[in-house]
Amino acid sequence: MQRTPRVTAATVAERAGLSIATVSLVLNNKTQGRVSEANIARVQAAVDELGYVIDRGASALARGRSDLVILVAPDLSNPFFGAVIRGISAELGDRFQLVLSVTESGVQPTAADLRRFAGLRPAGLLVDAPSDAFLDEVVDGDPLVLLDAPELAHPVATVNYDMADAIDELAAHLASRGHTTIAYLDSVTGTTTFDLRRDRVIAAAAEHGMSVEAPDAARSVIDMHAAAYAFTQAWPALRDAGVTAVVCATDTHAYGVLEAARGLAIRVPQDLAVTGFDDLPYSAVTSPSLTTIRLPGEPLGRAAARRLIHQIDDTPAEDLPPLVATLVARDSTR
Amino acid sequence: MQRTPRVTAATVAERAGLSIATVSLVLNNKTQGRVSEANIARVQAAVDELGYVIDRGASALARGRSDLVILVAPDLSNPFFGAVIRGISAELGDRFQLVLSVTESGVQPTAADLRRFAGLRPAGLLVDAPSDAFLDEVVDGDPLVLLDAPELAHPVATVNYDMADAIDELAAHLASRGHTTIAYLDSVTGTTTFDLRRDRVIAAAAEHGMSVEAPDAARSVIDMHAAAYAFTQAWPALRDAGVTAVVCATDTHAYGVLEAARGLAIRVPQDLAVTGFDDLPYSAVTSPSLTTIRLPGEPLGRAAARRLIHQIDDTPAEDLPPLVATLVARDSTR
DNA sequence: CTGAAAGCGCTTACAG
DNA sequence: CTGAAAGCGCTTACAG
Repeated sequence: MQRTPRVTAATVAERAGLSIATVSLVLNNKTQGRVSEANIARVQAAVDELGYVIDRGASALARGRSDLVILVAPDLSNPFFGAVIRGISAELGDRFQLVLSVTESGVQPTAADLRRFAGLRPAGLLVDAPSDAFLDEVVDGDPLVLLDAPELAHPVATVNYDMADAIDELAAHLASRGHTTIAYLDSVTGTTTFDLRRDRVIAAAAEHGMSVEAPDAARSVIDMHAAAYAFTQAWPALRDAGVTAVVCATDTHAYGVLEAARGLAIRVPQDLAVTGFDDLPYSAVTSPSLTTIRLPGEPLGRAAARRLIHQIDDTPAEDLPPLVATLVARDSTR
Repeated sequence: MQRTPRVTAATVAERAGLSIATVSLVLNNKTQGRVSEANIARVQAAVDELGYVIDRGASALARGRSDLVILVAPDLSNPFFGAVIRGISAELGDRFQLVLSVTESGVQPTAADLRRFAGLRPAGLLVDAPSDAFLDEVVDGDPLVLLDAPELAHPVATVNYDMADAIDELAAHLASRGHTTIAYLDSVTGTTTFDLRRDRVIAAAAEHGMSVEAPDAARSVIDMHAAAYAFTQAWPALRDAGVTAVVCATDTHAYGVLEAARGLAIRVPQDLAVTGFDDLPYSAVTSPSLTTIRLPGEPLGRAAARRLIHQIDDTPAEDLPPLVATLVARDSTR
């Protein structure tokens, strides 16, 4: 399979008539007053001719750190992460390579997974919506930034959404349409972002004179069908309690409610208003289109990556603009 | 940041009172008649006590190959890949680490991207829906499996869907509903899977007595809004040609048509039937729900990963069951 | 069954 | 400005 003997820095050095130390310096842009222009060009030429590529494993070994940035997210199949990943990799650029930790849907990586990552000697870790329990396992001093992890006990750099105003707007929106009793369909992952969403919705509802039903039955993983099932189970009790609107922890949960509502012959929004969080692209074409709180994924990814890079470089963190969630009102609430 | 001196194989060896060669053998399960049971246990214990993790970069360097498997896909934000990735990582298990190549939406990685991957000394490459042009760049002899890349000139191991029957069924389904002129909304990525879908739809339509309009305007990247725009542009001509149904290259394109149809006051399915390919989870809750050809992502990912592992191990490829696409008829065509 | 040693391909003081 | 050499942490013949 290996067609030609591997091209190494030694091959390049020989071709250029220089030492491998010089080749290394040039390839790492550390020529500042250490390599002459002529030799830089010579190395460059040899690299191009030979199609040389640095062996990143060897480089990592020599440096003690790889250029791998690991993204740990509980549910990469959630399209929300498409945007987040785009933002992250845009900021990481050429310098780092993004590695995705893929676990089962909604499941936090285990200590064993973390061990494997440690073996990669990562340049840094990005962890989306972790639980406090998970962070207990991340003992390490590796550069680490959390995404969407509000109010965590752990003192870790975190990039969060500012959701307070949008949630207040949502409550006002529902109250203005005459709702007095609403339900909350929660996510079961037990991460703080969902705790915060729920608590804020309950608080905002109260301020606008609405009460909130949030029974244990009304929870599911982030999966449309699981949410549909949970809602179907919870509905009789919710209906008896006088619920006329359901606020869901994610758009995916809300899609499940839309699906379940069809099965139960509940008209949305006439019988039941439905809302989500995320504003996935599909929310504009669901039936009916979904009122939701938009959480812009790409800026979140970008902000997290920037902070991580500052940690890696030991540069002071920038002041980044807040990531503001916004209410997008559509047909499912009017 | 580095709290304690790093635990290496040497640390473990010392603790166990053995050589690092023995430690390596045990950690790689190569003890077969080479290490005594007692010493295996001794190493095991030392590893546990010290929380030792193999340095994968160093290991890769010594072996000449890393345990990284790179997935190259033109558009990871497409939720279709969530399922594919799940399948892949399920098969890769603990032995390999999945690395995602993230490029801009719909763009094939460049030669420069490939160079970077080469520097990772990957154990193997998985490439989704590549173009022939892209494959020209993949000079290498690295283990390589293609996903969803039918009828490629390059002689490379490939895992494809069997779509012929489903497409024929789709054509029959549309013909039976009285359609005589249909349109095809293509993807612009220029990969063979989309060429095949289009060609087969045209052929199957002809067999069922329908003609197909596929103007250049009716193409877009895999993005809902881009598809909506393309369809809106193409619609006047399509309408004048008598088109009453549009078959889209992906569900995402179809969502765009649904969106555009609202803007144009076209009723679906009364004025226009709409279909897609993929059967994303959202297709059940769009308005109306979407008729589509289901392409099961997880089995595709699993099959590709299995074939790749056989290549890596130089084991004869298994006979895998065919990956059959199926028609899912919903409200958008009735 | 066990270990000393070479070697994988880099980076980085260090000496010149 | 340049290069010889040590060292990063493994794996793998090889000798015993």
